[in-house]
Amino acid sequence: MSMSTGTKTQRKSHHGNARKESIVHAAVGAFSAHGYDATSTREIAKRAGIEQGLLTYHFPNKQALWFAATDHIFDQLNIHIEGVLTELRELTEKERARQGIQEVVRYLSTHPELFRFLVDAGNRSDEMMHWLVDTHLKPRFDFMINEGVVNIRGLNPAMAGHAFFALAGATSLIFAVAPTCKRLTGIDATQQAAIDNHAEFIANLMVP
Amino acid sequence: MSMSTGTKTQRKSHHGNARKESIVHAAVGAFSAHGYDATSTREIAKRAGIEQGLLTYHFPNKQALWFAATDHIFDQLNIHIEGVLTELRELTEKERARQGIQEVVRYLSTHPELFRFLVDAGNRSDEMMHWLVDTHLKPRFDFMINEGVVNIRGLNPAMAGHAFFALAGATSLIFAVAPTCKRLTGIDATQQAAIDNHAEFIANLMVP
DNA sequence: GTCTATAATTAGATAGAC
DNA sequence: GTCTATCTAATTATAGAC
Repeated sequence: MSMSTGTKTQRKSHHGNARKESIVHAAVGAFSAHGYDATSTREIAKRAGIEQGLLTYHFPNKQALWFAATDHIFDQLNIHIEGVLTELRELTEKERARQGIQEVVRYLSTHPELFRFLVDAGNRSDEMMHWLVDTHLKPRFDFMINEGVVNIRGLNPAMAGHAFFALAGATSLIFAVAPTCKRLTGIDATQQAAIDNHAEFIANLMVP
Repeated sequence: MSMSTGTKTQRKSHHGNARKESIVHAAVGAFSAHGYDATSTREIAKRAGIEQGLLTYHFPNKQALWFAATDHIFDQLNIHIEGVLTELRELTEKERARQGIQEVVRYLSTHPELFRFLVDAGNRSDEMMHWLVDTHLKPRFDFMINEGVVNIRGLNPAMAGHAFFALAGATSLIFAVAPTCKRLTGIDATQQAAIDNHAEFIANLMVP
């Protein structure tokens, strides 16, 4: 069954707006690297190869840039997950959980911005955090409860929230602080071998 | 056996310097809430109840404030862990690992700044990240390899780095984004019941 | 030791030329 | 659409009175 999430939250346009898309891409990179407050609109403009004054033609203000960037990264995630679910449809429940988790680990390894946006906005108590939860996290969380890891481990449903954040943190931290991981352990978390090792480790942890 | 880490990295002074300590405390709170780049020295001064100009009398610049804040939170962690190890000395290896993990989860639940400092500095590639790894993370990581979870699960030593970041992420994320967790799941990660649930969940995950 | 004042830089947003 | 120029406010660091 398809998820209740989809690409319908997408604000960005259909076709022909390459400039706007390049700005969103630049905003994702900058917000991911420095967080919302520490990112300047001038850096976003520089990454997009334009002047700062042009940003306000395409987006009314800095916060609108963040909403568009967040929409984009979660829309891409949802598209990926729907594809994975289709591929794994024929497997047993346990194998689907194991391979689904490994596939998500691999995706998050190349998209550390998802974790960084979550941590950056997750401790705020303002409109940005509320919107992030209601629009993007809630559908993902509800989906995990209905089809995900909880069934497999025979988990008490009251513990689903603990499983969600444990899985998200266990999966993503190593990729979000890859330079630190390299210096601390010698593991280069950007290399495919390390990614596969982490995917297998997390799958063994969650679905033994 | 005691760890190789201790309180010897402590830069802050011995006695009678209450003002300096209150500034460090304020810096921990501010850097934890907003990250290094997005924290203003004026906010730190305000939290400490002093004027901004006074900061440079006690610390030469903003970065020195961050080093002092980081020293402080890791020194406190190390003190706590040494105490826990002493308490658990008589237990079997497996029980010591289980209860040690639960005790660290409880500590991190009330000290989310450790995770936030790690994520905030962890993706930099500058002096701050290098110093954080060499001074504070490396001793903790080496200790975990020698006495920690790796032995218990019969883990391939090459996977120790994966276990370290998986454990750190699984443990800390829920507390670092507590407002998001509350809105998403209804779980108030600041309440003792939720903290104990998470501690037990993580212990079951890592030492089944 | 603590404060006030300020210098030099950078921030987000806006106005207007083309 | 895109750029240049600028406004107001906030930033870190410093100088100097007390």
